[in-house]
Amino acid sequence: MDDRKLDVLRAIIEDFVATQEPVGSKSLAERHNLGVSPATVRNDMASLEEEGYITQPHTSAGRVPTDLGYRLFVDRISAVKPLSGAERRAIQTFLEGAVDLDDVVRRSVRLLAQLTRHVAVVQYPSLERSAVRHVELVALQGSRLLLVFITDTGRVEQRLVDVGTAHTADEVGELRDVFNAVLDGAMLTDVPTLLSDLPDQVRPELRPSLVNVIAVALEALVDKREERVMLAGTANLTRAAALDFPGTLRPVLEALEEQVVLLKLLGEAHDPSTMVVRIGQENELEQLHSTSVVSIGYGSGDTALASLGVLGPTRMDYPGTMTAVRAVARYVGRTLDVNGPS
Amino acid sequence: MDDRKLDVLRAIIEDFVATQEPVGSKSLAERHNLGVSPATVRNDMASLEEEGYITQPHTSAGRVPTDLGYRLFVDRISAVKPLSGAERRAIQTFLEGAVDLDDVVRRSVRLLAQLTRHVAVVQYPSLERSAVRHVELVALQGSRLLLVFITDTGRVEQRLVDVGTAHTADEVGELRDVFNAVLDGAMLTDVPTLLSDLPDQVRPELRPSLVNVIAVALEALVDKREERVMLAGTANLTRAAALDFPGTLRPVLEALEEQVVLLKLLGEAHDPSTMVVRIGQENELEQLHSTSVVSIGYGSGDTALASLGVLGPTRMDYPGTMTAVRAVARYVGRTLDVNGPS
DNA sequence: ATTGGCACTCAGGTACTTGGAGTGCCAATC
DNA sequence: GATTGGCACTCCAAGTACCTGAGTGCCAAT
Repeated sequence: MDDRKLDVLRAIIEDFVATQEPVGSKSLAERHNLGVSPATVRNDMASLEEEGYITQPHTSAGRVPTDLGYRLFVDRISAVKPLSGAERRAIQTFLEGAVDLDDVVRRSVRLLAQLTRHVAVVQYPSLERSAVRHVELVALQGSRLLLVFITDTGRVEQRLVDVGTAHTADEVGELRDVFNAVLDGAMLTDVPTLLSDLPDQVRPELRPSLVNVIAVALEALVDKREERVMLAGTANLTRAAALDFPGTLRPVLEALEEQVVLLKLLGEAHDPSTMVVRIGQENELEQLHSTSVVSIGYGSGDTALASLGVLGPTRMDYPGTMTAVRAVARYVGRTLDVNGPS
Repeated sequence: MDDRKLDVLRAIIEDFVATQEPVGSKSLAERHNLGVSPATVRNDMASLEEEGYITQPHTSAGRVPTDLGYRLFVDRISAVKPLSGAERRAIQTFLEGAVDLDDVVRRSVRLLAQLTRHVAVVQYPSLERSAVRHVELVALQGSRLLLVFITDTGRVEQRLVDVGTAHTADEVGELRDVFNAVLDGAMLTDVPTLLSDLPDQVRPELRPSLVNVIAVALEALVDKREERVMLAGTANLTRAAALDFPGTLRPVLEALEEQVVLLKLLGEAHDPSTMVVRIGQENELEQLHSTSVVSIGYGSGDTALASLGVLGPTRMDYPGTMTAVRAVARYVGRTLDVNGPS
């Protein structure tokens, strides 16, 4: 592929992203000093169009990048945009103030929305990749117990269990100790296996209750495979809604209301070094065919705990968005490392 | 105020809510059998307009209700719409499946959004009105402790504390017991007072750590006066956006992103028997001048734990919305009663 | 108090015109 | 062979003009 043709494509994308208007050969040749005449640019454009990278909304209009054009741009043309020192510091100080996991997630998602001016999505650290820090069992009224899991990433999951018979505080303590002895430090994925032998280890009188608790614990863990996510910046969708979202942004908003969709958007928590960019039609959901998603994993060290990313119109500033997403992911990972309970 | 004039106002509101179009005297006289001629209706309309209950978008257009008109409608005219048995059952079964507090809130907010087709907002049971069910103190690595509050409404709040020195499990247990002895069953509002004398009750060696923990506990409680809310159904705003939201729905979406705003929307948790309807300009925030808010408190028994409600265009079906909100609040209260840990 | 009649208003639709940005193609040039 | 200027062509968008019809206010009659 001709070098200049790539330059032309880049120029088209840059201009289109900035102005939101189809860009013509003349203004293009003027604004970017390509050193060639509009006619030459026209030739290149015709060629680019034939190859499917750009298109015309109608005859005698300028060109607009296609999804394929953006793809090429992201893969081969765009330069990485460095973060300004001020931004860097802003990120850091903003995240530093977090007091607990919820707060970290809340702050990150807002930060990301603000930096990119798109919709931000942050997944809570995955339970699957977390280890048990502590299991708590609290006696409530009557025969009810409250089971609390605390993970090394700071997540807390609780469940009610009605065990049928009331227990003394000592008995509950006994159960708690059994749980902790077996589970402390274990990966959550291993919990089911570890729990299976548990009933043998307590006095027969306690076994029925223990079995109940175990059942609920397992159910809770399976349930919560459904991971949690947090969203911010939906208002950003309206920034240029009419132009970017042909019909309306209704379908997009609807999609964003579904946790499941959000999780799919972020995809599997990929390792923090590779960024995933899904452009327009590349998204599975039809409702999101006019949006792009930029996502990346985050975590302490190099294993991903979960993912975060943003969603915006296909016509977005990819280099800028990508650096912002990468930077936030890195800082979140670091924050969890320092701040997390482990 | 003339009886027929009220009838006319009701008719105008009903028609306008249904069609979204200014309603004229002729179609009005036809569709609702008022028993009078269009001319008479016109006279009434002129009078209603003079009094500020309706207005014309422009000369020679039909009439549109003003905020004041809706207000009168809500206060004096509208009949309570009963819930269908099917709806009733749907609500019940939908809420019954909830496994924990988060789940109850999530389900309620979705349900409310679905029933009313507006944006739903549900506040978590207020900490201020909750009592301490249990306090947990868990030793983590090094000198760190994890402080967990469990309330009788099922909320769990956790905080990290670095106490400076490492403690043995026994020592941590001792601290935990002290906390529970004093706080168990106490209202959260009383906690600060109760904690003030605490340091005297433990061995001198533990006092510095205890002071640290207390400081964090207090801070957390003050912090979390900032209550939590959950949102759903923003996509509903787009239903008739162009007509209902003159500029765009941007400002509305922005407002909804602010927790503080949401909390203000719901207002103080008012008792479950009175519903608050704030129409258009009656809302404090200018960004919400073209929306109405319908909210009510919910709780087990007759004290309100928190509030829930919906936000929609001023042009909404008030009677329907109000019954839905009231019904959901009632069922949520009941669900928490049965399902809650207390 | 209610009604029919009547002149008046004005938003929204349709039809037509025009200007200009942009294109494709071709012949001339380097 | 790539690049360029010239030129005819296309077509959207904006502007103008016009018309229609729903709706009004007012007045005189019932």
